[in-house]
Amino acid sequence: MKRVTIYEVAKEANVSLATVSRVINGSDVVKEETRKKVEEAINKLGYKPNAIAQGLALQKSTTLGLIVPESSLSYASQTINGLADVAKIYDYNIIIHTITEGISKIEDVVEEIIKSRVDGVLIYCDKTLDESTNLLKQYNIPMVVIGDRISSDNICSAFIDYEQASYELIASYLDKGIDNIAILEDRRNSNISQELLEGGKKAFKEKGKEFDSYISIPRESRSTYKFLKDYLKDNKHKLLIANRDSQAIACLNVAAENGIKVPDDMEVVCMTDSKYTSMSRPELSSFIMPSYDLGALAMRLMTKMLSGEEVEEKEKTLGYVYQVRESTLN
Amino acid sequence: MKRVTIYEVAKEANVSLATVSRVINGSDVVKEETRKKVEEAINKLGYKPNAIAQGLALQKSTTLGLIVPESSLSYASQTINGLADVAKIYDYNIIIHTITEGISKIEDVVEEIIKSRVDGVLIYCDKTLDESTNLLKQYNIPMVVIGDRISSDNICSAFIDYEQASYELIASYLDKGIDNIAILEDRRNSNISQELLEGGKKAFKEKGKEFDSYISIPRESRSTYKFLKDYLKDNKHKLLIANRDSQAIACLNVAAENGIKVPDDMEVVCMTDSKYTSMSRPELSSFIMPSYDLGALAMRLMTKMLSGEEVEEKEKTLGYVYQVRESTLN
DNA sequence: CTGAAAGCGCTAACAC
DNA sequence: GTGTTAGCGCTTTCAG
Repeated sequence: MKRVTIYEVAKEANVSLATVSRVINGSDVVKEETRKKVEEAINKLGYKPNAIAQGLALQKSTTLGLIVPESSLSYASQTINGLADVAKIYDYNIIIHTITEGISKIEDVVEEIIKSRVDGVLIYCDKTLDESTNLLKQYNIPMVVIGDRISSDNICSAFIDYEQASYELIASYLDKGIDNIAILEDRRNSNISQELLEGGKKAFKEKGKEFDSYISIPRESRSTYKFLKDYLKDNKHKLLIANRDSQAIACLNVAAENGIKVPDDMEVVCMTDSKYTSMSRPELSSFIMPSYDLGALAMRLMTKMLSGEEVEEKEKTLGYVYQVRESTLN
Repeated sequence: MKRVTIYEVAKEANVSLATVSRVINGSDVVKEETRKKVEEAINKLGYKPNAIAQGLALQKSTTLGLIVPESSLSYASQTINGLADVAKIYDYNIIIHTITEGISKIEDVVEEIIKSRVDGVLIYCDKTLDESTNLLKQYNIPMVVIGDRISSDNICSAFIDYEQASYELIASYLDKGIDNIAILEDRRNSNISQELLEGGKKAFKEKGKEFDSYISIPRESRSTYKFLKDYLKDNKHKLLIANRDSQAIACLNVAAENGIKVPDDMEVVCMTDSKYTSMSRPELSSFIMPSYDLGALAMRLMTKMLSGEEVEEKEKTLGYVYQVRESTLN
């Protein structure tokens, strides 16, 4: 179907296209009467402005790019919801680019992003973060990084303070005299793993101790479950900290199979809550992370950058809530 | 940073912009020597064609709209990965529109879609499907519906045959003489629920029986778990079929708490496999559904429609694999 | 094989 | 207040 253009509206309303443009864009210099006429024409013809043409004329697309590593997409869904809802409020569209090992290289994605002339880029953090920001930097395009603490000239970031969560959790156990604490690596979220480790180190250091129980999962290991099955035979911990729900559940399963009682013999904490953490038995104590808010905040940062507002705080931290359930003692 | 335009490339290469355009678009009429010159200029200046301007000139955006109900986003992640990977191959961008109750109405989303002049729309099916397709229909824009069996002039669809899966499963139990079978409603995926029901009805009918154990979860019920906690006190089934992993896990949990042995007293099947189904204890027998392929197929259908290829089969069905685990008998 | 020029639909000075 | 006009960056006839 031939889409109707601003010319046809102008003709229908018997005005110039400039006037139609004015009413579309809510310019207040238009006489009320004229505005009415134009609006009627718009409705009658079902005219919808062509965003592409607007984009060309205005040199901006009101479109944002979003880069998400394919493997993170399922974890990111709440965050994307937050992004999308806020984007809608500010009338931005989101072009989603997944980056898949073997299929879509980061260079190609950046190339597409540049071609599409998006006004800004949101990057869901993962190990390719540095590469994306470096490639994008040369184009001087506003960026918001989600999930890592980073900022520069036109880069802001929004993230959840996993390090602090880890620190608080571990410090509280050290206070109780428990120091046989281990953190399980999450290969899928290496930056979060790193933060957890830092938090642990800090807590131990404050007690004059050194943290040395970061459990690296070997590359060849097929799953956390399989790895733990061996690991927990030879290694005992009073508290085991996992990032993802599935890893925490694996801990529970292996414990049950090895006759390790949770929480009596070993406590388990999941750092990133999900609906599954309260469906396990025992239910997993976990940190409720504000994923939706993370997205909303990130998008808000972006709209601020784009509107030229001064962003006072370029690295925004979000808090969390620790939810005690059954996998920990008292 | 001022982006470089085709003019600058033309000047640099000492040719007209028409020639530059030709080499960008791989026209084969350009002399090899000229092409070289232009390509050098392109590289030297770091020129990237402006997709917006191209869109205007060509009257197509090489961009597709994707509508996903916010609540489905997490289930849809694999499917979106499939969509995205194939889209990348065919050089299409995807603008994602979530539709959130209370925030983004379907009318507004459709309005945005029209304004953005996407070349086609993919719709992840849910209860708002009819509304979206009806609104979109008047613009004569190619659509692909994901997750429902539907087609018309410029609508194709790709879906997984849940009805058949349900039918086969239930028929096999009836063959074994087990007919105390119930299907648990999934309010989040009402169309799938409906298909499961149809499959059940069909299987029963073939045995001259009538299926009457569709468990509707009352609107006021906060969670499947809470609902089942009461329900399973008064109702016994030999086979309980749930769609989502979380519902199936809820069945397992309630059963354990009520002293119902799974699979001996009651078998449980999860229709949509996920990584969590094999993490439950007992592990859940479930149908492995090709979510990624669903997305890939849907996108392939879209590219076919857009390239004007004749789409012989407008409603594409995908198969599944039944994975027996511990929650069912032999 | 290449260049000139019109046009895609809209915005934004600049006139009137 | 409203109209005229020159772009925005690119593609595509149509000449040559």
